Amino acid sequence: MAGVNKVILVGNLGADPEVKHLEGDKVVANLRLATTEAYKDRNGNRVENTEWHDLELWDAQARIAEQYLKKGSQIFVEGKIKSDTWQDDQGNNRKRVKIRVLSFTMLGSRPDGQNNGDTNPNTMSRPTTSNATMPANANDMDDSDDDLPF
Amino acid sequence: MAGVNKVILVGNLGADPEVKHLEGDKVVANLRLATTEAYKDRNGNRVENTEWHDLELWDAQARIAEQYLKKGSQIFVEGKIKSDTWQDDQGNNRKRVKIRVLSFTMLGSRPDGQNNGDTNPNTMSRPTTSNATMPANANDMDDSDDDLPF
Amino acid sequence: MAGVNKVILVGNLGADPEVKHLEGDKVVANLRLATTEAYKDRNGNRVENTEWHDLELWDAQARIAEQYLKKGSQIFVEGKIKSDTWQDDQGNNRKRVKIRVLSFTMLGSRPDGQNNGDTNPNTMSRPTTSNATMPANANDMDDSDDDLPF
Amino acid sequence: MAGVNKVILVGNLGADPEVKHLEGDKVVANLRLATTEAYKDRNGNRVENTEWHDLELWDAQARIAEQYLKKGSQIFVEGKIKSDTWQDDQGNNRKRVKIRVLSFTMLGSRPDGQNNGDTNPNTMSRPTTSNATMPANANDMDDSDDDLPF
DNA sequence: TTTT
DNA sequence: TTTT
Repeated sequence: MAGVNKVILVGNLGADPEVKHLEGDKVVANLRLATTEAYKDRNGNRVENTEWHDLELWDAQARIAEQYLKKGSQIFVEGKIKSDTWQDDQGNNRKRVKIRVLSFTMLGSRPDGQNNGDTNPNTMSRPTTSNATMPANANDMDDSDDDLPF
Repeated sequence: MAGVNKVILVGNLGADPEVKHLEGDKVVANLRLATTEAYKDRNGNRVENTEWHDLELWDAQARIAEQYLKKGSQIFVEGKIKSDTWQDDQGNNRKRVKIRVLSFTMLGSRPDGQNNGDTNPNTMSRPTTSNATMPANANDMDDSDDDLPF
Repeated sequence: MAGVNKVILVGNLGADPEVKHLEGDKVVANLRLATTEAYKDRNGNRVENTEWHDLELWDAQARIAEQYLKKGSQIFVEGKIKSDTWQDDQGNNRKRVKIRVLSFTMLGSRPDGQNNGDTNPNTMSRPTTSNATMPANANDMDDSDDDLPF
Repeated sequence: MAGVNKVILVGNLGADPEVKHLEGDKVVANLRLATTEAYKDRNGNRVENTEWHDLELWDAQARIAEQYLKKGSQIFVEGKIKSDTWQDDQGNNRKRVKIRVLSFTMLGSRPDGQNNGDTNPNTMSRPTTSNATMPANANDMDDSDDDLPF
């Protein structure tokens, strides 16, 4: 019935993606994403608040994540809230919430791209190569009718 | 690159959809949507502000709009900003902005569905019949992997 | 940093709001919201999927919810994901996710359902009485109550 | 009523902000933001599509933009669509759409691009000085300046 | 566990 | 006019 369930996040990965290749060409990637907000408390002191999100990506999205994302990567995410519910050993109802990612975009590429002198593999500073960015936006495939004569 | 261009609207149609059936099974629908916000001005008086949006829908979305929407319908819209630019007769650069709708959802259905005694065809109070709602949400087709064994 | 944590929902309340009036004029309301999506599975059968969300509203928003919302109400919600973490009796880390509502808007249903005596077919005739809608769109001005002892 | 009018953008500035300081401590900044999407056309060729947006920021947001943003800056923007309508010299109705920015966040790019002297391989080496980011996330507290003579 |  |  007329439902909308949409999540929009911008944050950094707390760890490299965890990727599982399943039977039948299925791939699932799990990411930990931190979104941090800063504000002043009532005493005017700056306070930081970090929320950690469990992201789940499937198939094409998972493969792109595996190839291009790593600990520290900054991404824009669009997805939906999705929960698993089950009973634990004591028979208690349990619930776990994750974000099912529908599309994501790598952020933080240097505007000038060229020489950043970065030779260290552990830094996040890689620009999002163009063929990475393209599929990352892959959910807008229906644009082909944009070139109608109107 | 890494671009995001997203518009989310909730409002009411100012007129019935204008639908054109084109060659090659193409269909385009144009809608006028009003979003109204209310706030208090500096004197504490309530002020209403209405913004009118030009929406454009193609193909499947256009057909659903044609079939189920009418003047007054309340909808949730997700889309993107899209502008046309051209030169007018005087050689001035002109620009027109519209919202390319990617998905929409009909609102205002009664949760309990049951008879509301409404027999007037021109009122907006129609519930969104279930087969209308389904295609209106049609952009989430990739959910079929939801039923994996995890 | 540079974080964004945004949730947008449209759904119906599964129960009347639970409201607690606390010391110091603080008010908190908890809502259960269902967002339902429908899609066709691989066999072409229509499947419905309902996700339940725990919403938390404070102060002005909570008061409006208490006054105008009830089981079945359809609302548009904007908020953010917010989790509590703790250790349970067995020393296991536990986490509970809720949606902290920053603003909400009542959608095209009569707040109380009952006959509104509307006999004018052409009116946009809508519900959510005007003084309800106005504060319902008010933005939450501060996050300072985030540090309440809950 | 019950309106929602929300725009979310991620893109790069096409030019430095244009800032005007007005009487009464009012400040307005105008930005040109490009959002680029890439997709494959029906022949499998990669196509890029850039949309240009006119952003308008007031007061606190405008001051932050003036201080920290420049041509090429990548930002996340949340705002609403706002149009001006008028009659031109020929008496034709004209309309111009812009995005009224309610909040923005600087994304992972060095504000000034050039040498940041970062020699530490493990840092995300990033810019957007902390006091810039903080206020940049501040919400615009009032719409009352909407009725300025512009 | 990220980031600034 | 940005970015990749």
